[in-house]
Amino acid sequence: MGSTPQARRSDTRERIQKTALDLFVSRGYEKTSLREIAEELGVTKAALYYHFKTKEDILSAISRDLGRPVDELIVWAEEQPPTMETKRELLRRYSVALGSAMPIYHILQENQATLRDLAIGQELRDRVTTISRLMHAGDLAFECHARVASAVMTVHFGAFTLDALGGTAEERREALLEVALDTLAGVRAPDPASALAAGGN
Amino acid sequence: MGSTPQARRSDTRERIQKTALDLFVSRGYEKTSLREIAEELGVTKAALYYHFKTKEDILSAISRDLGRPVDELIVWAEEQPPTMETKRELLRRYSVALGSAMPIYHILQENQATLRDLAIGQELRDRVTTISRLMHAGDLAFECHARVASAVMTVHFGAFTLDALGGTAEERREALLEVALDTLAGVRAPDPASALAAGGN
Amino acid sequence: MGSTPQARRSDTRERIQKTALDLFVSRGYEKTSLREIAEELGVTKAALYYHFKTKEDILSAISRDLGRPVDELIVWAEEQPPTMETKRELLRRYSVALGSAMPIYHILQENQATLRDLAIGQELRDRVTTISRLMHAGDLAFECHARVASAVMTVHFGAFTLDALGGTAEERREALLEVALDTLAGVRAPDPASALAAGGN
Amino acid sequence: MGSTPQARRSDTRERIQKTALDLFVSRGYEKTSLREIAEELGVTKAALYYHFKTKEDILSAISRDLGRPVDELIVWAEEQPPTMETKRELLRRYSVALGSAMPIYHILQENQATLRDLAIGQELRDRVTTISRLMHAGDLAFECHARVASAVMTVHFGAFTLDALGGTAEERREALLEVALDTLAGVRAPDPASALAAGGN
DNA sequence: CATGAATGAGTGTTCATTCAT
DNA sequence: AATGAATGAACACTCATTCAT
Repeated sequence: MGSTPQARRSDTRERIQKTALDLFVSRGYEKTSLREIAEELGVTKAALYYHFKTKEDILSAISRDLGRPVDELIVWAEEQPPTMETKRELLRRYSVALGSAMPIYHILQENQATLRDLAIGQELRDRVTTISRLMHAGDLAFECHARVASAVMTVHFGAFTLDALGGTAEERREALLEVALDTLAGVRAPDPASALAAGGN
Repeated sequence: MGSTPQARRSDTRERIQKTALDLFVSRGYEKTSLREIAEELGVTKAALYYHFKTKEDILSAISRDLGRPVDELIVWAEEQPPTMETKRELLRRYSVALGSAMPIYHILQENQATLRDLAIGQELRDRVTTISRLMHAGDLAFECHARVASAVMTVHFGAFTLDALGGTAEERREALLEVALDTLAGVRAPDPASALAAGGN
Repeated sequence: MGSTPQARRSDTRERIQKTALDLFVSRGYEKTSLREIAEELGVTKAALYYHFKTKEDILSAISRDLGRPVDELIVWAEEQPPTMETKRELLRRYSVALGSAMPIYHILQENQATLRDLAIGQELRDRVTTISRLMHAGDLAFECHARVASAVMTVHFGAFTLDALGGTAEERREALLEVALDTLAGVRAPDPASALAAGGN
Repeated sequence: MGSTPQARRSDTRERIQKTALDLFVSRGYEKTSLREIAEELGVTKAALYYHFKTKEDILSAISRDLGRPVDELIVWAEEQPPTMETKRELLRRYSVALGSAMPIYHILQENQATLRDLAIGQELRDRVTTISRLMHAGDLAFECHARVASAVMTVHFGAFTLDALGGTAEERREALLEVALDTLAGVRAPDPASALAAGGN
C-alpha cells in the first residue's frame, strides 16, 4: 500500500497532459503557450518536447485518452441494427460517455476556429459527426431528421453549456436525456429494409 | 448638394467591416491578422487604425450592426409578460433573428476561448444569456427548465451547425423551430405571480 | 551638394543588405542570426521583417544586386556563336565580372550545404552552371572538356581562394586568367557545324 | 580464443562514424543533428556521447581515418627535395589520395563557414594548405605561382565538383591530372639553392 | 554499454500596435 | 484619409549537451 510500487520512472508525461488539459480548458488551446504549461509544471519548454512531438501532439494524446469511451460507443453502435431502440440506447450511452469525455469536447467546442486546420481537430469533429450519422441512419422524413438533430444537440451541447441550469451535473444530464428521448419518441420508425441498407454504410 | 449630402466621405470603414467579417467567419478571429484584412482590402494596416481603435473594435462594430435584430428582440421581450405564449413567440422571433445575425454568433461560437477575456466576447455572450434568461423566466420545475433549454439549444445551435441536414436554410429553420415549439409544449405554465417577480430580474 | 537630395526616405533596406552581406561573408549564412544583423544595425528583428519576407529573401536581394554583371554576361554569351574565340572572351569577361560579384560566390562557396535546399542556392548554382555549360558547348573530345574545366576552375576558384598568392587582387586575376587562357589554347576547335547545333541549345 | 580476440566489444563507434559521414556528406555538418544520427542508427543521443565527447569529435575521428593517405603523402613530400619532379609526383599522388579522402574534403568544401571556428576545420584546411605550400615551395616567379595554383586547383576542385564532365571518376581524375601536369610544365624550375631554403620552412 | 529525462540558449517568424509625416 | 517605418513581446520549435541510473 502507498507509494506506487513498480512505476515512478517519471510521471512527467502524464503531468504534462493533465496540466495542458486544465489550461486548454480554462484559457483555450491557442492562448495557452507551451511556456505557460512548462512554467506551471516547473520544467522547461524543451522538456515538453522530450515527451511530445508538437503542441498538437499533446492535445492528441489527451483526446485519445479521454475520447476512448465515445470511441468504444461508436464501435458498439456500428454493430447494432439501426432501429429506433438502438438509437435510444445510443443516445443514453452517449449522454453517459460525454460525462467523462466532456473536457475535450469542451475544448473542441470553444476552439473550433483554431482546430479547423489541425489534424486533431478533424479527429475530434469526426467523433461527433459519426455519432450524429448513426443517429440519423435510415430512411427518415425530413421532419424526423430535425427531431433527431434536436435530441442529439440537447444531449451534446447540454453537456457543456448548461452549468446555469442548476442541480448537479448528473441531475442535469438525466433531465436533458429525458427531454431528448421524448423528442426522439416523435420519430416514425424508418422502413427496416432501407434502414439496413443505409445502416451498412 | 447632390444625392448623398453628408456621407460618401469614404466607404472604407464599411469595407473594412465587411472584409473583416468574412475573414473572421472563414478563418477565425485570432487567426485573422490585421495584415490579412489590410492586404485583402488593398490598404495598409495603419489605415485600419485610422478607422478603428483596435482589432477588437472592428469586431465590436460588426457585432453592433449585425446584432441589432436580436437586441431589438430583447427589448421587445422584456416588455412582455412572461407567459408561455410570450416564450413561444420569443422562440419564433429568435429563430428568425438568428437568420441575419448568424455570422456573429458563428464567430462567437467558434472563437469562445479567444473571446473569453475580450469585452466584446462578454457582450456577445450576454445577448445569448439574456434570451435564455427570458425563456427560463418564471417558477418552473427543474424538468421544465430542461425542456426550455432543449428548445433554445435546438433553435440556437441548429442555426449554425446543421448544414448537413439537407434542405434549404429556411426549411431547416422551420423544421427545427417546429420541434423546439413541440418540446416547449411540454412545459407546465409557471405561476404568473412568481413569474412576474423572476422576469423582473 | 552633400546630403543626398531626393532620397532619404529611409535607406534601411540597403543598410540591412550591406550589413547582412558582411556578416554572411564573415560568419556564414546559417551562423548569422537575424538578431545579430538587427543588433549590428541598431534596429529590432521585426524591422528586418518589414523590409524582407524571410532571411532567405535578404540573401536573394543581395544576390540579385551583386549577380547582375554575371547575369548580363550570360545574356551576352548566349547570343554569340560557340567558337573558341567566344569562349576566350567569355572567360576574360567572367574573370572581370567575378571581381564585383565575388562576395555572393564566396557565400555560395562556403555555405553550399546550407544553401542546398534553398531556392536562392539553386539560383546561385545555376549561374555557375550556365557559365560552365557555355564554356563546354560544342562537340569536344573528353580531354578537351578537361582542359576547359581546368580553365574555368582556375578563374572561378582562383577568385576567392587565393589570397595567399601575394600581389594585388587585380594582379592575381590577370595572372590566373593568363594561365587559364593558356590551358584553353590546347583545346582543338570543335567542328563548327556540330558546334552550332549544340550551341543552339 | 577465436578469430577476433580482444576486439568486437561493439562496433558501435565505427557505425556512428559511418552513419555520421553519410549524413554530413548528404545533408551538411550543421544541418545534421545528433538526433538524426542516433535515430538512423537506432540508438539514443546519449549513446553517441558515450563514444564521442562532442559532435565535432565525431567529425575529427572521421577526418583522422579518411585523411590518413593525405597525411602520409605530406610526410613523404616533406622529405623530398623541392624539385619540379617532386612536385609533379606530389600532384600525381595527391590526385590519387583524394580519391579515398574525398568525402572529408567534400565536407570541408561545403561547410567551410560552419567549420571556420572549429578546431577540426583548421586541421582540415591545414592539410590542403600544406599540400599547396609544398607545391609552391621555392623561388618562383609570380606567374609561375599562378600556374602552380591552377594545377593544384584543377586536381583539388576537380575531384568533387565535376560529376557532370562525364566518364568514370577514374577517367576524370586521369584527364584532369594530365591537364594539371601540362600546366605545371610551363613552370620554370626554381633556383635549387633558394629552393632548399624556402622548402625547409 | 547505454538510456531516459531534462536543460539553457537559441532560431526564424508573426502579431497588434504606434507615430511622424 | 492614409502611409511607411518601426517596435516589443510573444510563439512554436530545435539543438548540443549533461547526468543519474
